[in-house]
Amino acid sequence: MLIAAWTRGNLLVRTKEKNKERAGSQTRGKIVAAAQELFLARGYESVSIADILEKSRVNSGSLYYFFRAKEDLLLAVLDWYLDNLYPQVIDPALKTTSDPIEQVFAVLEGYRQMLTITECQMGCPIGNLALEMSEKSEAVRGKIAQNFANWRAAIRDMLVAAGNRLPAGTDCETLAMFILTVMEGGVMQARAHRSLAPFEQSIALLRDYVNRLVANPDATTPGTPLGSRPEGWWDELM
Amino acid sequence: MLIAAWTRGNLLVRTKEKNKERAGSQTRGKIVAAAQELFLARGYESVSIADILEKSRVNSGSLYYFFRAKEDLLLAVLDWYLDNLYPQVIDPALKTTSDPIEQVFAVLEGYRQMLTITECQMGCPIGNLALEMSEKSEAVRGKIAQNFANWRAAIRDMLVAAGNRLPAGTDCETLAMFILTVMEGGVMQARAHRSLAPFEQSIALLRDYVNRLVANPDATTPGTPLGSRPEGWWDELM
DNA sequence: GTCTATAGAAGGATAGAC
DNA sequence: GTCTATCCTTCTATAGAC
Repeated sequence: MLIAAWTRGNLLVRTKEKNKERAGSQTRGKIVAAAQELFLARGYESVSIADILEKSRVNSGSLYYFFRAKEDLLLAVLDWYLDNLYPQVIDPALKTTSDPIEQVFAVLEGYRQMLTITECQMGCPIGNLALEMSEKSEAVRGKIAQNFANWRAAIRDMLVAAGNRLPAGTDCETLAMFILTVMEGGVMQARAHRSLAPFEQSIALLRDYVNRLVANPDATTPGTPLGSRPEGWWDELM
Repeated sequence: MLIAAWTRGNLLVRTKEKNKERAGSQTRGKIVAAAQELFLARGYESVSIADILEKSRVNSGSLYYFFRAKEDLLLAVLDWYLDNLYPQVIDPALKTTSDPIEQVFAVLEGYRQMLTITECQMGCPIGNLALEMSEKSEAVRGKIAQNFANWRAAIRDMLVAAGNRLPAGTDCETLAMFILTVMEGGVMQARAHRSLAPFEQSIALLRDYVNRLVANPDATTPGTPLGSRPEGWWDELM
């Protein structure tokens, strides 16, 4: 469902567009949709403007009417992901179960399906761009960080809802960040090995960890500041 | 130390070169060294042949004498990483302590230093290329998988050495894969946020997990096949 | 807002002398 | 093995008519 919506288009965002263009014009949306699919499949640098024009069936002049440069188009795609996190990733997971911990794993299950459907060729579109683009543009890096921050916040809310089952003093934001870590690292290895196994095993061990937290809420282990967090690094969210 | 050696050059590999070129020629090595540094800093697509020629102070003709195409040069860089995993990443960690579990964390500490020195602009050179290149070339993807497999095997050996402290039946290869997952996911977020915190916290929670495994070696948690693993996906190594 | 045509730079790769 | 010169393609972006 995740993937289907991601690759099918951008119906949702079109109705939300804040621009002053007349509502009837679908050109901008078609361009963003094409760029989003191509960047997801092949990254940023190896997708050319010509590729985007061909896929969206739009002419060069129109593209540069809406976007000053290729990078602005990428920013628009990242905004699209920002707008679609809840409708396409979080809300479907919330609906599968009322157990907040199971909701977290339902989100991860969505990524597993994405890997399955694409035969491990597409994983997380943001993680993709994070490594390719972080050094090249501050604006892009900022929007990627914001995407991560929103994802983390959504997972954090689920963990907070499960808070009484976790060890007292657990920092849910940090644990959410760790879950994103495992998801991204698992996707990376799944793609490199063209196998679901690294992803599935990573999630299995993550679940073992969560199970151990729930089973032993009073245990503390030496030198592990589960409840502490250096302030300030996730400022992009606020 | 990790980083210093990575960015300084490739003294080691030059002496190992299997090619038939006369030993005195440093040209091939200079090209690989330049390419390795540039790919690490900026990825593959956004580094041009001209960039590599300028940095290595070599002429176009020489580069194409040694490498048929840009992709062959990338394969040579990936071979360089394969050759340098132990001398530059594993051996230094083995020397820091005799406790195998601490050796694992010493490896991760090396990556933390890399992030520190580069102000979170460079992380794992392989993870970098894994997401950018997995879909573009089977040859490249295979060598990236091999790099992951060797890293995993080295960590697995440490875990095997600590085996009696881990839950009976723990699959050390899977746990090693999970450690790579956490490392890569942590590096990704550190770069996206330009902050060490996501990496450090990811490692802190990983340590909490390992501590819980060691503290509760008899506990099993439902539905988590810590000791099982689908066979076959890491075949690249064998 | 959309179209065609094209500028102008940068890209990977090759030729052929030495 | 190394050099210079350059081919040809592809790329991002713009011009200007409609």
